[in-house]
Amino acid sequence: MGGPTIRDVARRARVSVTTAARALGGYGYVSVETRQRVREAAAALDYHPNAIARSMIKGRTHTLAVVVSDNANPFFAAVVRGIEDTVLDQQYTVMLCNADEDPRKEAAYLRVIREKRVDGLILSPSGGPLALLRSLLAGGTPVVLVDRRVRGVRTDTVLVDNRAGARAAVGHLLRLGHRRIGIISGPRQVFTARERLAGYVEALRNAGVPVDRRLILEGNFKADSGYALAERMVSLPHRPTAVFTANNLMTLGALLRFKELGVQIPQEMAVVGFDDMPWAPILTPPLTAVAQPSYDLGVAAARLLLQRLRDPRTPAQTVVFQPRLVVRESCGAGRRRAGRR
Amino acid sequence: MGGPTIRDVARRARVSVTTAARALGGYGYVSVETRQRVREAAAALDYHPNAIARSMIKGRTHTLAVVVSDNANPFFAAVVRGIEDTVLDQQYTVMLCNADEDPRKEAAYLRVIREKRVDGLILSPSGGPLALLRSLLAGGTPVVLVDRRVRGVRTDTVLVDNRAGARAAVGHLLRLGHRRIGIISGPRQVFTARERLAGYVEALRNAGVPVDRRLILEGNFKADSGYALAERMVSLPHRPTAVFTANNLMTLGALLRFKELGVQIPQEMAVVGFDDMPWAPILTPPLTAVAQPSYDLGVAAARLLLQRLRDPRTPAQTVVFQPRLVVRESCGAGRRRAGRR
DNA sequence: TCGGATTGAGAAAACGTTTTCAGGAAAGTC
DNA sequence: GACTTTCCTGAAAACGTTTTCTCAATCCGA
Repeated sequence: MGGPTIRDVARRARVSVTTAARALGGYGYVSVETRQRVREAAAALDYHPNAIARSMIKGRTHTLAVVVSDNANPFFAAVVRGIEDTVLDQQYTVMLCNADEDPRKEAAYLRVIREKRVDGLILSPSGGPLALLRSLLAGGTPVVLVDRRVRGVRTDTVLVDNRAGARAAVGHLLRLGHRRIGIISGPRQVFTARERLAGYVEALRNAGVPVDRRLILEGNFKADSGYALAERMVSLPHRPTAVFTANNLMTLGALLRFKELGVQIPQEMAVVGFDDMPWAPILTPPLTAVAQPSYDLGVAAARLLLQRLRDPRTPAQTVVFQPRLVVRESCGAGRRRAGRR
Repeated sequence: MGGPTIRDVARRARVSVTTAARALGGYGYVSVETRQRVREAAAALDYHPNAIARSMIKGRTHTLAVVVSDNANPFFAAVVRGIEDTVLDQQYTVMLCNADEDPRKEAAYLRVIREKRVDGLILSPSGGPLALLRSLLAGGTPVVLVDRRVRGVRTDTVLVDNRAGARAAVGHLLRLGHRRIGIISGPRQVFTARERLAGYVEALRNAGVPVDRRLILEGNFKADSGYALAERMVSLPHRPTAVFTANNLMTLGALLRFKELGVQIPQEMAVVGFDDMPWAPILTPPLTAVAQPSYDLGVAAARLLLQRLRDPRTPAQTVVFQPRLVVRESCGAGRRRAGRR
């Protein structure tokens, strides 16, 4: 079982374990010939140091945990990718956890994250109880929140200005003359869903348009609910002329249902989505959407974490990215160039 | 620093470390009151066992590594998700590695995977040198290959029948009467790219259509090359009437460029892509594509790995999934229902 | 009452590193 | 030539668990 240990290497090089460790670790004094001999022994045995044992004594695992709701959602996939890329330079490894917006799953993950003595955590919180998160922080594990905020815990946080994004989207519809504007919103317990809904309401209020609660449909941030609610939206008694879909997957579902039902976009229904996607420009008509810098969110979160790992006493920071409305033609706006890509 | 250890718990419960370990671990004989006392002490101290130390003596880390080229590619995102879901039941945790088709990056990852004494590995090999992979296997680490095969190593492997998929795609075009069919192919060193190209060639040969090398354009499996090569394709002296794009991202790029150039699909150019995507049915016209069971690939790979972890002597298996051609309208085939979803 | 299970608990070893302590040899300084 | 510094090496402790090994007390049947 278990490959060669440094003891085997030492024996083969006719040297003490200490010396072997020094030769391979490249610290302390070791004569040139000894180092050479040890290296050869290690190579001959195909020796690879045991990082577990090293972690044991060093107290660091060089592992970071990333907890998101679903890495198959392109948004989080990009965030994760940004984190991984950034963290790789510093030789950290990423443990990926999908919590599926389920507080129990999240809690289970936080527990093993703590037990495995991960060096740091990047978390997109589901909105469940905070006891474990607090305990983790109290235990000294650095935590960075990404995409979602949590009240009452002091941590680095990286956000997108979801309200501003939603305001821009709905404002765009208002400027084009729409007055009955529906929203396919996300689940109430999710921070970004609440914020986007708030932005939607703000935009209407600012324009003096009354908010009609019947036009607010709550989905689950997945394609199936976008699909179902799109149908609900068009079969409403006093059907809206425009809809704001609050995340990428629900936009997808809604567009599919609209197409199946033969709803003309933008003539019968204008559509603006939150989160721009690579396929948005190839639709007919091309989709107007709020673009978020998802990859950069990950990069920023990773940077904050790395900084805190270097110096644990840096005060908590919050970084807010501004989203950008990418106007295409799905709301009836005049034709434009496809925009930079 | 470092939270409470089992020694602290033992002290507080006025009991030996051994007994504390037994009480918390739930093995051996411990009286009911003692167990109770130890549990209370652990709770009071917010004690969480150190998995590193446990790994040290048990020789298992309960961590699996997943190496793919890019988890931001929806295909791999789904594979990874399938793996994670499957493996979670057995309390395994996933270490995610993006190798970017770069053998050096892959090698670096394999090294730390070995040093961290990961219990098993699911790898989508980049096609680089195999020394490290062999060494890992020789060291007793179970490995499952996913999506891509490697010659000369005995491992469990989970594949899609890429040739059959490509033959189906190109066969479809041929049946519709196309004779000049181009391919935007993937990088030669990648297994799936070679297989899909082979399937393309086979389909043409089977139909007695000569293979014109000028219609074979090699991309990099990313959107930018699809974009660039789409333009090359339409500006060819004797322009093809149809194109087979060999992966999801290149399809995306190509479709964008075709749209910008005003190339009518399918009238001026029929398009069939490899890898069906959720946005395929909402395009105009809806995209015909070869669907791969990406999530199930991950599930199957994870199952094979778990099985081997349970019993290391099970003979190596290869699981091959059949892809499925989803006919929509981008090749000019008659209109159909949007298909089940 | 004796002897073997059964139950409960602790001391010490083990896992594979790194770090601390310590000591000897060579080289430089006064 | 005595003393310090520099260079090289090794023994042992430490990290926090789990796993033997022991040992004592209680229980049970003969």
